[in-house]
Amino acid sequence: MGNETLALETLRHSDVGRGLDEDALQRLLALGQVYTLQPGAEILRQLGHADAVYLPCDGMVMVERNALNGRRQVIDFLRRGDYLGFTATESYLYSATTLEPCTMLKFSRKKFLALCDEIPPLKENMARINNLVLAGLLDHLFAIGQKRAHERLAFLVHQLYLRQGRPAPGTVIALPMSRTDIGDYLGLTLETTSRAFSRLRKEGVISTPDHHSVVIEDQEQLEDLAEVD
Amino acid sequence: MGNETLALETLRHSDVGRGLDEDALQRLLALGQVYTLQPGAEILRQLGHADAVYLPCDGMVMVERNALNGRRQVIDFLRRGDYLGFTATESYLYSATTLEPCTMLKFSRKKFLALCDEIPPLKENMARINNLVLAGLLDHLFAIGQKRAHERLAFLVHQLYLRQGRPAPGTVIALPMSRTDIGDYLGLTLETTSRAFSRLRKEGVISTPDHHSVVIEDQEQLEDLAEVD
DNA sequence: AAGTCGCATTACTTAATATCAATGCCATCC
DNA sequence: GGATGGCATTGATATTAAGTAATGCGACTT
Repeated sequence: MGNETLALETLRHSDVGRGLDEDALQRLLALGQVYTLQPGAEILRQLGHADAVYLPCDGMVMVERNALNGRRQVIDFLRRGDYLGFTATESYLYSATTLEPCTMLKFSRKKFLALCDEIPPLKENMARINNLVLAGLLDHLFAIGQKRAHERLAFLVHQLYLRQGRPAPGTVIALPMSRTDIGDYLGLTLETTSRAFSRLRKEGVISTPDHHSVVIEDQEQLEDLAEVD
Repeated sequence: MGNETLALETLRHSDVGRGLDEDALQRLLALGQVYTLQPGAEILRQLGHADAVYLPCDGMVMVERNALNGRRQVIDFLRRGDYLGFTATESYLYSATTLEPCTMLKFSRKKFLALCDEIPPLKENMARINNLVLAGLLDHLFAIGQKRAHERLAFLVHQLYLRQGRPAPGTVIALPMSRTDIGDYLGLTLETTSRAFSRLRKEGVISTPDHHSVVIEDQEQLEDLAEVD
């Protein structure tokens, strides 16, 4: 699939493009720029000037927040259909890097916002997406604030499962990030994260064909542990 | 000050009413309903039908998320100028109760959204506020995920300080919530929370004239501990 | 094929937080 | 003014997670 086609299909099936007619989708696509990044590339930087917004079309993007003293909170792992960089302020609230080769659809923030004004359904979509992001953050906050290590990991695996569109049992879920990244997402050290993996494996909740894959072996148990209500 | 006047002043100085002309403010006020609630009253309930939005005009509101197993994450403590209940979905994402006698300005969600369409600056304000909420949640997530107990408490005290409009040194900051509430906000038990208070007191960062008040004694140290960048 | 490098896992030890149990401190009620 | 009840604080102990270090394991190198 060519990059342009990939981008169009991404738009079509993402929350951003939901319910837009073909004309609107084409105008959106024409406004954007498609390009591919190598693993570990920086997409945008916390506090940097927020002049662009992005839609990942392929590959996984890691969003994080860094403090001066070196502590880091990973905020999210983004895939196709997610979005990145929308902000009402003039600077980004977080940094984002690629975990794999990634194809991105990039828009000038100014032009994108202008198009939002021209296409009301697009503006509606953006408002709804903002709310979805907020809901996701509340889940994350609950997990970090109230759950134990192995439950937090179950939460992440369940999130990735949902983001992958609730694939059939036995489907391999990709984990392109490192154990340290997962730990920083869950508020744990990499060792505790690794022990949490071992525990979930031992209890038959998941299996890990390799370090960068996970398979859900017991959906019910996973959801009990991940319980988000 | 009468309730109507209080509500108008709240609108005028809040992010919701920012930059609106007098006519728009009056239309907004006319749409709303002002009333007072007793301490411990439920304003809205998680999963309940989201048919209203609220602006606290006086008193403190606690926002929380509850899980089936009894675990609870307190999400925020709201004051005058904050807002409550905005959601793109049909149900509330959290519950909210009063911690003190509270005066609330309540709007029908439907009518409020309709007015947003009529008054573009109001719609802009709502989009910006959504982003502020998101930024606040990221700070909270960082604090819970990466900070130690006494640093988390410093974070909360600093948040309350900011919300109170950065009052002069020595100003008493009200803590109408219980230690359990604070613990559930910070992802700590009430005992650990109490020990965090003791530690910050011993280190001269804060003093607590009584259980429901705190005074910042060393602003610099507090900000170092609360560091949000 | 052995060697190296970069994680991940595991074992062991230490530190932080949770849990359990008093004790203290007010405010309210007899 | 003493008793009661509801938090908050503090102390003692248990549990969990962090920190440190060793080992494992696979990918890539030479």
